[in-house]
Amino acid sequence: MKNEEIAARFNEIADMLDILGEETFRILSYQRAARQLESLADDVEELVRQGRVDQIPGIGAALAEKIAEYVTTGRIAYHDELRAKFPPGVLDLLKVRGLGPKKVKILWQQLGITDLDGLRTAAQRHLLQRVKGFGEKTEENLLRAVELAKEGQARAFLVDAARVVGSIVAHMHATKTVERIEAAGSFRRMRETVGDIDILAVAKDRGAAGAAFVRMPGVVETLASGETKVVVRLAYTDYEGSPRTIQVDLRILDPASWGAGLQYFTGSKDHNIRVRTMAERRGLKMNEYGVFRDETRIAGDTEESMYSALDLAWIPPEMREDQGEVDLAASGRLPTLIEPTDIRGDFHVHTNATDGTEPLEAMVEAARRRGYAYVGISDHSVSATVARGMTAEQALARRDRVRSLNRGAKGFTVLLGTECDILDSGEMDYPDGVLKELDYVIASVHSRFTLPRKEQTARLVAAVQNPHVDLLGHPTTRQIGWRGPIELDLDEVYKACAHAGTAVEIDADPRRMDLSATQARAAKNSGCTISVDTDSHASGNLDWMRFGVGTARRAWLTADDVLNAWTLDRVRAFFA
DNA sequence: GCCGTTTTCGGCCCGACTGTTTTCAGTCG
Repeated sequence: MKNEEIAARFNEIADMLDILGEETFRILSYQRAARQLESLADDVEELVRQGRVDQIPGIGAALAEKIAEYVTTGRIAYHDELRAKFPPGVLDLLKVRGLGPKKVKILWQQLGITDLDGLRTAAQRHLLQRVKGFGEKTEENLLRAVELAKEGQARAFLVDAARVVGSIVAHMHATKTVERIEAAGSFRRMRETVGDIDILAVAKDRGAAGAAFVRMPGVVETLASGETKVVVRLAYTDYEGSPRTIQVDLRILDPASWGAGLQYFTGSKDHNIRVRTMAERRGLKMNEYGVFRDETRIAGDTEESMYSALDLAWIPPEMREDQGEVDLAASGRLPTLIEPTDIRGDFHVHTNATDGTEPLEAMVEAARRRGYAYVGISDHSVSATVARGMTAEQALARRDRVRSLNRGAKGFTVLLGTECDILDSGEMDYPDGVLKELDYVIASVHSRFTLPRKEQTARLVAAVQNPHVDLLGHPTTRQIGWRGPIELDLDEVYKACAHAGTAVEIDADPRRMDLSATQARAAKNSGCTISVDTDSHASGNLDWMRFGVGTARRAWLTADDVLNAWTLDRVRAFFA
């Protein structure tokens, strides 16, 4: 899909126009269009073919034309034109905290600074202070910020953000400085990665709460500290053990504005614009303090009151992306999203027979303790050599072990499956005679990631059409921050899956989250059943289910759309 | 740039905070 490529170009155009001092609203239009493209479930190329690009909210004639231009020629002339005016590296300066378009323009045109290294050198030599608007403090701050920008400011995995949020909430409660505290922002919307963490709190003594916040263990820098807003950078260790930092904003609210603040700071930006526009049409004013008719606050203490003041049903945070959810809320047609408690099992679980760390019995017991009705064991097949894949004989030899586990257990069932490699041309790594002896089969790509789009698509379509294959594992194989998705016509794959009765997976491994929410929504729209699995390699990984369900909710899935929310009988019928 | 059941022109969100000012611009979200 070219959606993201075009979005990246629109964002770059916006940055360049910003530095050139163009009109703000024109810049905002490019940024809004970019966000729309990023969260669009449809393939923009397809929309161009159908002549429907300008139906995307925020995209009018001019941007539609640029999108069509990119789809047909692979370039946007306007983008090239602007690029020619900028030395490479200038746009990187915008990524430095504290530098916006105005200051970047000054640095570039008055001091000839065109990249991060140049900025660092100039700051070290105290050249910046010679320019109006730059002082000693700014120079110091920029020196620190430039290092962060060079590191590339990776977004946090959702699972790590959850742990950080947990520790902040616990710390603030322990200091007894807050009466109420909750995380908002993209974390609450369950985005797969989180850029910063927004914490909202109610406190009688705001100063005390702010002081407790900046004294939190792990705070490496205080970026702002005011009456209602305190910002810090916090060190943490990610789930793979690497040290990282993340910005955390604390906002202190009045109880009367709690719901308004929660609504406002949960976002998304485009969702809020949509809702606020509705309010304006009704002669109401909506902001982070409430909904107001003239000077009178008519809503604000709860989020429900904010939506209901506009005759809207409360919208789950995961849906707030301006993808049509406001219209559904207005007409009372919001879907009943799947809940974590709807999940009855997990089909993607590894053991120490291949690359997991714990024996089959331990993984089964961990799943049972979670209250599941069933668990599927899916170790690697023989060709997955790095994962110490099992031979067909080894895979089948475990049937007795599983039978004896099932004999003793009431109300809990172990299914014996496989995560079977998809070989070069779409054939499976085990012979059909072996696959049919197993309860179910996940087909996954673990090799030949660089095949051309056409061949890769044909390979996956062939695999999902195999009558023994029940589930397509981590369909795009992307790993966030490491490896992009394979080249693939996903729509073709969804169609094949829907037709063959093969489910597609949301793999909740924090690095994978594959399918993504937008992809899973497209898969559902193509008629696919979705399975939300953890790809666990240790019993603790089973906790990732919560985040897979978050992505499923962002994809607007209901319990009926999700294979592992079904009863065992219905699952068995699907696998049969 | 986009958008329209008050408008095809004239709107489009704005408050908090910092740093450098000498009354406020720039950045951020």
